Amino acid sequence: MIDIQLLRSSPEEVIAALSRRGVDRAEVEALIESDALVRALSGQVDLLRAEVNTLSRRNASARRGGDSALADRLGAQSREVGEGLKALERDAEAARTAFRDLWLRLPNIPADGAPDGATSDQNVVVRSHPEELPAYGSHQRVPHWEIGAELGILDMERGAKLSGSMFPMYRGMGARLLRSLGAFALDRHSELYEEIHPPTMVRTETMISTGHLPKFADEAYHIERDDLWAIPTAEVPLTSMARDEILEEEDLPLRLTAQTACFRREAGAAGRDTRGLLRVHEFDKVELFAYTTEAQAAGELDQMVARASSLLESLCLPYRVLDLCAGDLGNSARRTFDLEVYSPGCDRWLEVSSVSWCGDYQARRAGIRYRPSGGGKPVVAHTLNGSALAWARIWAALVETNRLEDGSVLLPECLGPYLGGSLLISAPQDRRR
RNA sequence: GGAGGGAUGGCAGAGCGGACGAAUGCGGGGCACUUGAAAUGCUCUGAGCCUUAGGGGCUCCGUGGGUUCGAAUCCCACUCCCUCCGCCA
Repeated sequence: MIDIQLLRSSPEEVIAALSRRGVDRAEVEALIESDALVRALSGQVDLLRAEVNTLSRRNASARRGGDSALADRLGAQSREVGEGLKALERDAEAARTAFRDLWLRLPNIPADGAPDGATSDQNVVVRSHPEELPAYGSHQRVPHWEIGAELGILDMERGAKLSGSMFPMYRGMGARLLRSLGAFALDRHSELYEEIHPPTMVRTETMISTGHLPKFADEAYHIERDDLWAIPTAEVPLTSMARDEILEEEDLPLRLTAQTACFRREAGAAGRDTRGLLRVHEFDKVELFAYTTEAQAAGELDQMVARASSLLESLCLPYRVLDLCAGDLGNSARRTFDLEVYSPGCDRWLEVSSVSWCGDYQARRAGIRYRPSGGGKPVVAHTLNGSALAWARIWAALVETNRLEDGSVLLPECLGPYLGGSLLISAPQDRRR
């Protein structure tokens, strides 16, 4: 949620800022109007309640003083005022609910630095590594789903049999590669970030905190019987770790990392980039997360991008960094950098990381504040999150990039300690099919 | 799943129909004493909303309902935590 004080004091600025991401002025004006109604009604409620409170206090002292006639009269009077109060309270409550719904749905304000633009075409490439793509041989121009089947390390058919299309199943060295990637990344982060293993099914409240609900309910899996949601990213449980808590400024930035399975319905994505691992319903991802002060946020954002980049460099994958334009930003983000890896087999840039600064938007929803070191009122914290990295697409890019002419795959050295000594995945000889 | 106990400020913990937004302790701030620190003493210290010149009003004692002139306190439902039993990786 955006700061309602800001909306009240500078409505035109908020309207202008949100129009950069395509929010209609009417949507903001509706919120302003709703806010005014809430305040008007709650003012009236306050007055009536004050009257009831006063009458009740006088009633009490009359009773203590033994004047029961006066007490009865005051009681009757108070009851009468109370009737009107009840009706008014219902109106006020309805207004509050309507207001909250509008407020929750209004997206975050883009950062000034975020480039202008309405769609992903206008995202800005800020950096490419290396600057030019290397030359690829024809043996590298084979899509990973073919390589996976050939080497027996990816079994999309079996995955579909168990759970439907877009649920991949990795096998043998394919499964081990996935496990290695997660361990490799967590080991790199754990000197600075506390490693967390959170639950992957969460309450509605938890999904609301990050902004995934109420607006994007169709994107998430929901277990009706227990009213739990399968997390689309570890950002969800990590954000809610400090929900309704007051942190100490000295403890900030508070950095967390977690690898979890991520579940996405990908509603409406049918047929688009859905082959192999390009877009799947379940994938593993290591997430970086931080609670910070406003002043710390920029540095933290840079650091997360640097960390994700550094992993890609260790994995020897060519990548580029995109500065998302205002119109392409996620609902909760003020600024986002996406990292894309080039994958020669399917000849595409694959989004493997998204690093976002959410300002105080999520923390306000979640009630996450910190007490300033110098004392004083608690301040709403800032949250940042970034993937480092999403493994399904990395798996695809690694297998395609590192395919040798004989069809085997030679993995980068950084994974050596995790792969049990062999960087080579060759065609199965005696493996059961 | 069954039985019982509990949920109160940053933390611990009292209160169990009206003088309670809430004792007390810890933690934190300020002041005094001190060369400084410690110890000690004094004092301040929950989160919000509305309104405001000062000030004032209102809400919040797990959540939601109810009873009452009046609810932290009584009733109902739910959630979570603890203990025991059952079941179970």
